[in-house]
Amino acid sequence: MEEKSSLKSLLKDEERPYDCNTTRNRTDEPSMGSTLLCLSLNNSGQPFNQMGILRMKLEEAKKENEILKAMLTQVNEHCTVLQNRILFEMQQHQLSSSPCNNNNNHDSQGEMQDVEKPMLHTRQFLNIGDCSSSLSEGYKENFVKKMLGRSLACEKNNVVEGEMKKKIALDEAKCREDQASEVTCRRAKVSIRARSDFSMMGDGCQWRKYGQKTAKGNPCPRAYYRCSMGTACPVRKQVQRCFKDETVLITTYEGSHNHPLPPAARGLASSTSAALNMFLCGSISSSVATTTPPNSPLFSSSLSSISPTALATFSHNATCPTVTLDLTHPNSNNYLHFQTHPLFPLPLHAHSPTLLTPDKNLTLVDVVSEAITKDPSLKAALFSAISSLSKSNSGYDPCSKMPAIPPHQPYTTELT
DNA sequence: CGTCTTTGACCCGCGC
DNA sequence: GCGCGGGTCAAAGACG
Repeated sequence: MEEKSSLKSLLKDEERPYDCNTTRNRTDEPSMGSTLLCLSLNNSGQPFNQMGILRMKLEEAKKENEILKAMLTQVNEHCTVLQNRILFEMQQHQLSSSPCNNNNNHDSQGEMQDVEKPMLHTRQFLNIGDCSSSLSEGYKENFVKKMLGRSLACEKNNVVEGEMKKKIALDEAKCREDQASEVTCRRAKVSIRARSDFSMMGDGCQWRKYGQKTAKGNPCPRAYYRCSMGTACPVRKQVQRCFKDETVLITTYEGSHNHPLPPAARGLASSTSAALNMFLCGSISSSVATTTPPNSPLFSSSLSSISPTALATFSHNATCPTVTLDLTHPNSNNYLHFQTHPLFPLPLHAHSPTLLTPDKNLTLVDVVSEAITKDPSLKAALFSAISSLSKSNSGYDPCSKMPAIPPHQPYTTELT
């Protein structure tokens, strides 16, 4: 009897917060566990046992876990957005002090203010960039405006991200469909040259090798990797040693991740995408691109005049625009050598290289991020290169024409 | 047994 | 149309 009464009192306490109806009201979407619980309550008419309580607690814990996950995601997004906001402001500051800052700039800046805060995924921009190089100016502007508007609306109405992505995907599909008659969409690439004794650099992502080929003119085989972090992630990378200097490892990234990246990969992704965005903003709508002979760089800028150590090359051939970041030049900041370091195990591989600078141990992610976002000479060089590119492109001025797109880099960080 | 790498075959775009 | 070269596929083997 005593046992029964104590159990009853226990259930009395437990019953209230975990009442079947309450649970249903809370979630609007009863889980399997709560459904089972309801059945056991209703059918037997008996107070549920401790198993039921535990089940409910488990359900609650799951829900709480989901909420926490969502919160973490949101915090990550905001953090990245803020980082990119800073980067964008710095870029704006440089633009305002550059010669290309003219009256036309007002339009884009005004437009920017209108759409100031929307969280636009870089992938969207990259995808815009991917196809926009072959799209008509009017359509691109409409598309970008539409995207910005939708982002804003989504934020205001708290529309779920999935829905947003669906709409974007539809728009992108339409974009491609409408322009299919013009030219095929190009895919932008980011190529990184760095010294390494190892066959692959640790960049925070997980890669699956799917092919290897010996390219003509280079006895060193080129390895093809596919991102294996997300299901059907379209990102690919090619890894090849430089023929002229076998200590130099050339890693080329292509495509956009369709999944969240680990923190270790975000820095690099953010930096490379920022560089590429800058490039695409300058090369977008370039009519020269389609007339440029393949493999002949439309633009190649040695930045050594600005900084003897930083080198960024922009090429825009018939197949795809490519940004090459050369980190092989001897310099206290940019000269890199790899070394296995047991204290810095990278997620990619047990023997993934760690970049060592004189001062501290850094991953490639850190170094590239620093190289682009923190090294003023490199950043200035990038802008100088873009300005030159834009000027050489039929007088196209990225400062005036391109809708000021902040290099927002939220959750779906991209490599290219 | 599942995952990853290797490697030859195949596909496709491009130049001639 | 043909050949070449780059990129991808997929079967087989290796590995933990």
